[in-house]
Amino acid sequence: MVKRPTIADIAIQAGVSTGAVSYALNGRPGVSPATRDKILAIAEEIGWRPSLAARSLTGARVNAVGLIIPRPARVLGMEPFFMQFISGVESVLSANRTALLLQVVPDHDAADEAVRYWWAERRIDGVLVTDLWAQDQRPELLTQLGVPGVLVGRPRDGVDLPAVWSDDATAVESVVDYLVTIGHRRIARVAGLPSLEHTQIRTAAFQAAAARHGLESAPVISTDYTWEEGAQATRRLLTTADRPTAITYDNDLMAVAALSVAHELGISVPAQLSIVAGDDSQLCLVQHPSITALARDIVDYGARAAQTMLDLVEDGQASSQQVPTATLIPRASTATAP
Amino acid sequence: MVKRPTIADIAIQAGVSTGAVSYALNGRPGVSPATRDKILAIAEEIGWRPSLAARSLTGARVNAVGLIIPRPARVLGMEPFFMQFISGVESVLSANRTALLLQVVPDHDAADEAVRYWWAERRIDGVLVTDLWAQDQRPELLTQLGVPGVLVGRPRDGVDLPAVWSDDATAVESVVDYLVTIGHRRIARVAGLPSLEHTQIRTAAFQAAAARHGLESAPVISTDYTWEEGAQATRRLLTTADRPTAITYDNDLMAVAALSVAHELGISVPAQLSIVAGDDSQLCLVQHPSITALARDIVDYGARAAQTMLDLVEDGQASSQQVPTATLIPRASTATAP
DNA sequence: GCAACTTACTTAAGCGGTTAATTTCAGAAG
DNA sequence: CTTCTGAAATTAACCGCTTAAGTAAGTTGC
Repeated sequence: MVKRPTIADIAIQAGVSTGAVSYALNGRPGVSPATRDKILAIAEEIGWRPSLAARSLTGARVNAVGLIIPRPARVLGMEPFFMQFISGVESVLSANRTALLLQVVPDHDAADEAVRYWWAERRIDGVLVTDLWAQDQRPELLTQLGVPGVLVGRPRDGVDLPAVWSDDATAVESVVDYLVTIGHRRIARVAGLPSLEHTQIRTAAFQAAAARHGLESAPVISTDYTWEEGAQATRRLLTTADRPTAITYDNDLMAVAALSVAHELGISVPAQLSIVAGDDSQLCLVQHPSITALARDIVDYGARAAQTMLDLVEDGQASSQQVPTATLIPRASTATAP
Repeated sequence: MVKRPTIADIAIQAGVSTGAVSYALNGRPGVSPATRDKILAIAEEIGWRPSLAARSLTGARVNAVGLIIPRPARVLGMEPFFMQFISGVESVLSANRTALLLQVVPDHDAADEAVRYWWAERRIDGVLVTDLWAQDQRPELLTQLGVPGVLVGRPRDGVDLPAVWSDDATAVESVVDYLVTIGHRRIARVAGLPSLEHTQIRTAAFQAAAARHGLESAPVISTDYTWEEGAQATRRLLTTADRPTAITYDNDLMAVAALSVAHELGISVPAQLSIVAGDDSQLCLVQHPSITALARDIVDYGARAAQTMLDLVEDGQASSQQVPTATLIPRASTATAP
């Protein structure tokens, strides 16, 4: 085991006190240029790196942010969203020498607990809060504990945490408008986890748009985002008397599953049924027919959230921002209503 | 900002010294049962949690392990592998109150640099090394720095790091054997990144199996795992004079892309072309036809790697282990050769 | 020529724990 | 009634770094 160098080692070699070394390494006044250069040179030479522990003990930042993902392990695997989001977060964090602490937890309570621990142990400077659900206590918890947090989702009334969000309502509306324009009057929505805030926002927007257009029917079925539930919901919708002529899904995987179910039931897409995916990925492109989808730049979304987090930690405040609204990319899975 | 409690606060309330508190909280001898209970009760009551920084300053573990993923951000999004692997890793780590530090880096040098930094800053107790490539210096680097590391891949000669690996060679052989059994004599392989060690192992196994069976042709094309390159490779293979009657892919996404290309070229699957995916996921199931795939439990793979890491950190040593070999799940995309 | 600054350092306390060494004290042994 | 023992607790140094306060020079101004 190699003993790692400390500022004391540098001090001895440079023939100065550790205090002087500290000043020099931190670019603070109090040392002559000559001494500073000498100290920096020695530090470089012996490969000195600051001890995070020692620094944070004196109250400094720990240069780490937490990301807690409250979803069961198996579900996560097929969600392109998170991996892309994380990639985006990482691109900003690593450029700022900040680590990402990841925790995948099965439920809400575990998520709260994780925040508490990390903060109490001073492991993180702040947390990114994703997958906000309706009665989510995390914003209040963070405020109460004094943990800097960035909400990935709509800003909350009553809590002073910056949010980075996308206007899902408008996006959903644009899908309904599009489908209505090409003649659909019976449109269904297969939603994601009903407890999630953005699911509720989308469902509300969907129903409002449906009402505005005076649609014949606009059923909504909730799922857990998996292929199985997506397929099951589709089967239910397609075996009703007045089956919908168009169905929108809250992610891409379920839309792909829908293609499969339609095929199985002998319903041709897009001639008899139009399908729209709520997230875009290579998955949608690869299908036959390729799937019309709501596309947004998720990597960028993650990057913005991370940047907001850094600003918040740096300045003690940061402003909320909205990322560009998802745009509909029409492909082969949608056509005029039969 | 709430000031967090320290052992000094507990000491005052309990009317003892901080030393006694430390002994009590760590379950070490030197305090009477009565005092110990009192201290524990107070600690619980005021919500005390140890300061990671203070502890690690005295040389203790930091209860964190690093995972560095050397892949470009965009490629990661569609790789179900990593998210599942991470889920598995997390399931073990979080049960042991250990954090996962994640870093996604674009290239090999950045990966080395990340390890150096994390270790120098004492941010981690060890690292999980995935995506080993041929001339990978990381095993040597870890040994040299004295960083506990677990190789996710074949054990390396000359370095004393435990490895958790799957027998890809046998898995690939089983695919070739299967295809030969159902009559195929021209089998192609669309490989992943050629620099990765497991890609090379698989390619070697593929070629060895092809030779053993005396196949007419067994071309190999390398890709970067993306849909685009998978499609392109497929197109090249299918437009040659003696086009293969079966193609195996190094992941699932490319196999799905292949389905698309075959369709486009008017080649029917499985009648004229059999397709096998090298990883299994819901993707394969959802296709038409569903895709024959090599399946393995990736979540479990991650869990084992994490457990090995914990053992290594705990005991200073851990033994290498092999995870169950992937098994072929025949589905509708493979059939007897035309 | 001397007070008043600057500059370039050093000193030492403190962050929140751990732990070797020391002290205190009740009870057992002689 | 000593002496010894061991349990229970305290003390204080230490981990690596930061930083307020102190000091010893050199510089400036009048």
